[in-house]
Amino acid sequence: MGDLPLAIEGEGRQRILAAAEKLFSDKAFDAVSMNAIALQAGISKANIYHYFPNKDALYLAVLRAASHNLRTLLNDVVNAHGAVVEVLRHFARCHLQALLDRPELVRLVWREILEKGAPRAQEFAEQGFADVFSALVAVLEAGQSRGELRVDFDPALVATLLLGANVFFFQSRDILRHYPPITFADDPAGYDAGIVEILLRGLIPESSIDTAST
Amino acid sequence: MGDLPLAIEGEGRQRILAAAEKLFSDKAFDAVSMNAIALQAGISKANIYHYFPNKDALYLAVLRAASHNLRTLLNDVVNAHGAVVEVLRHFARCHLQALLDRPELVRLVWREILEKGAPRAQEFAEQGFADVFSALVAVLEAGQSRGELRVDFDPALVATLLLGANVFFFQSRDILRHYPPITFADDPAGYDAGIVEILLRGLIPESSIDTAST
DNA sequence: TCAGATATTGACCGATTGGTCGAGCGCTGT
DNA sequence: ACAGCGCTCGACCAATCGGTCAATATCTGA
Repeated sequence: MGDLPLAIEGEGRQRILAAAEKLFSDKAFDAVSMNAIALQAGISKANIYHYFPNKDALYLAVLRAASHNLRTLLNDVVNAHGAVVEVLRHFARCHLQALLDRPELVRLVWREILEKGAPRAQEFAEQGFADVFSALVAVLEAGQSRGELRVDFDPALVATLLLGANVFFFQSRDILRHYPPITFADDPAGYDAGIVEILLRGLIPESSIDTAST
Repeated sequence: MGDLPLAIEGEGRQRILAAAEKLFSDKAFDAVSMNAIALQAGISKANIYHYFPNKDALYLAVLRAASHNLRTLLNDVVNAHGAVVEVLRHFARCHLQALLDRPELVRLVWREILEKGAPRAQEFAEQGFADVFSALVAVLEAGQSRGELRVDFDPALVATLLLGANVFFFQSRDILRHYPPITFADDPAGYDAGIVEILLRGLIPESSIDTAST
């Protein structure tokens, strides 16, 4: 058995995974045939079954790898320090940039989440979500305890709002580009800058107004 | 030819469309077989081809109907008057409620938007988006010109933020429910109330602070 | 050099796919 | 009663699906 040939042995696997990832990110599970994957990978269909027992296992492996990559990719975003306000700005910008840098991974994982009929690995696909979410909540809570942010709002709600804004931007970018009044479709940094600015004006304690609540 | 049998004539069509809508909203295009649609509709597969020339045409018809229904459903939301702040609150709440009331339609249209590989009717699916978006932008602009809202923000950006928050909530509701810190997963009204509140505190001109910008 | 894994392949399998066809069904006007 | 017509169906088609298998090519260690 090889001690380090693992790196070379995995070359065939990796090629298949890459091809499958590309195809699965564009089209749904049933819309991607094993033949198409083999063709994309430049190998024979039967060869795929040497590395993976069946289509589901291959899809799961692709999803696992994508989720892992996306997870580490997003985890790097969280590493920031300084004033909470600056951390938020950095977080929003890097998070959206991470999504835009690896659109295949995001689409892959997100499609799995949206699929209601066949929950192949939903709880698995949710992992990447959990990390970045809890990290963002932690940042907000730290800001609250430090007095840099108001305390009368739900951190989880704001985290959802910010993450949702980025995910929504990522998803509907092509649509947004068609609308005349939208100028930020191709300026993700500007988009996030504007969004964070709007959020902060409502989150910073100095702005103590007494608007009627619900 | 029938003069009013049109209502009865469409019964077969309608049954097929309903069955197809249900299945297409849960699973992707290729994951839904004509046989399954026929089974769901309680008719024979061959009968479908009496009403629709092929699967694509049926899918297109389903998408057309869904988009139309969703469009009118969302258009009712816009009809509000009074202070811009109140209109926004009402808009957010009703918009999210509309999404949650007809999850099949939303999932159907949104899946078509996300599909990159086979743009069957993307520009068609975008229609429902255009209306509600421009309506929301109009509301915000009106608020700006009336002096009820700040003028130093992009209405289109805020509209994207608000719509994105609702769509994101709709999409990832099941995920959000799994996280302990989240208490609003089953309280869409509370969610929107909180979000609008956060947004308003930053949009209302009275809160004129001078935070350093980008 | 040669045995034994490991990779890789084309040919093949049963099942299912989207789609067709012709024969009946039931209704309506005459 | 009968002709016509919209409607419905089972049977069938070629193509493709996921998956198997035996044969071969390639590589490795001794």
